[in-house]
Amino acid sequence: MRILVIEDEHKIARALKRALEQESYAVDVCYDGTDGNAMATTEPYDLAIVDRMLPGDHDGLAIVQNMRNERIHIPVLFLTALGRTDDKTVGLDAGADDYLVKPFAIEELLARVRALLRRPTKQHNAILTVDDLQLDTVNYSVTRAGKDITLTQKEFGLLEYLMRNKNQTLSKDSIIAHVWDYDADILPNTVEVYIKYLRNKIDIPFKSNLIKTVRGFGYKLHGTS
Amino acid sequence: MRILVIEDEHKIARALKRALEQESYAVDVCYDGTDGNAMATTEPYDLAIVDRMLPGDHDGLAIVQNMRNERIHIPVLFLTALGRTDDKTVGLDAGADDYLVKPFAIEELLARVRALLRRPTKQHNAILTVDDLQLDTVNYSVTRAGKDITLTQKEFGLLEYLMRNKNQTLSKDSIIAHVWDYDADILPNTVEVYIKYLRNKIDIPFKSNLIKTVRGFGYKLHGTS
DNA sequence: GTTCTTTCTCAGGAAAAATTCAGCTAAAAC
DNA sequence: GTTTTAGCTGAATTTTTCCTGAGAAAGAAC
Repeated sequence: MRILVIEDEHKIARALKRALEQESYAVDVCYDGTDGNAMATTEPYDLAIVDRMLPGDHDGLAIVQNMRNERIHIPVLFLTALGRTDDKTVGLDAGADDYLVKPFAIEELLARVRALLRRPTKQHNAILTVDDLQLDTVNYSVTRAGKDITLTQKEFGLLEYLMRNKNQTLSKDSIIAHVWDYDADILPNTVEVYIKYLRNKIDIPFKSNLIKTVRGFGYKLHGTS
Repeated sequence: MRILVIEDEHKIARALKRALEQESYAVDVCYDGTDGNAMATTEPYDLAIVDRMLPGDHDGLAIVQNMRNERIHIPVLFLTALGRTDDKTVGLDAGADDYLVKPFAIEELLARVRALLRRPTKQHNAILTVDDLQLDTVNYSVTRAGKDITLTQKEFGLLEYLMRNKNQTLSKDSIIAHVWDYDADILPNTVEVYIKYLRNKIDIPFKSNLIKTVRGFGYKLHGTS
């Protein structure tokens, strides 16, 4: 899958590229609207992630309109700075397929990208499973041993990240980078606290610990299969 | 791969140059912002390591901003003295790709450099192997003869350094320089103690010694292949 | 407006890791 | 064979990491 990222904030662009490549997409990045417009209309991409506000003579809206005029109907995900709500309808009317407000968590963007790419092709697995623990990324529901578990948004995001990387030790830094907004200034201790919350809900009532502490390195969700 | 180092502390600059060259990068060093700015914007580098605070009329931030203005999009790694946390976001917002707080261990810097350079090219080996001993630098896990071994952070760092330089005799001084922070004030005896810890975990249970003492010179991890 | 929930920080303590110390062992030098 | 010196090791000390209860801040629900 080839993805085009048009984003003038280099830091975000780079973070997106890294995250998407880790999910084994092929990613091209460009930093202004003119280049972006050229690439979007000449190269065969499967999806585009486009900043709404761009320097140069083509802003995000114009790029999407151009693409649609050229009969390029790949999914487009708009990024936009926090702000006016009517932006959203304008963007979607112009032909974008989804909309994400900065700042956002990388995991949420990845989820939306998967959702957009899922449509014509086979269902990307929406349900994550580790032992008797299940997490449904579409319904946002979690069960263990058949019992429903209610999580808050952050707890859910953290668990999703752990489950997508089961049996891997994840440092607090990488947890922060994936679960929180890209510009959040979060203390490592906050991760510890959320791990505790998760343990209270998914481990302690079931008297078996999936979440392991790897002292000095981070945490690991350990499944036995 | 060509790397530019802009750092006014000569001691650090020299240590970086030596370490990077040992990893077979081509390294240029300059010691102030004005030179640095000129070199960064005229010579074709693959990566820049830039001190945040520099004498002269260009500090680290200004250099990165200049580079981005000139459409030079190579990865930039910022170095900064321990201090204000909001420095981090400022630096990253300015266009830096990574951030390292002094003092740091050379090995950590090398790891981050590899990560930054990994993006378009081949994946740098994530798993190091010496005989039946394996170390996974992504998962932070170690096994010997298929058995899991739990190491502390320092033990892990030491073993990684030994494995990256297998069959080479490494002096205690160079071990200290690579595994500890560059200005750490560590006794040679501390290295001896950690070698003992490692031996207790990776040699003694397996009744075969990979770690050899080279009396008068240092230690060597000896693999038979 | 009040209450409840969620997010995040803080401070204290327990446990583990990092480092040093001092006595010991064994190889090398004389 | 003795002396010297580098390296080994058990234990003490210092530092760091992690866990936890409590609570502030902000927002959603009533």
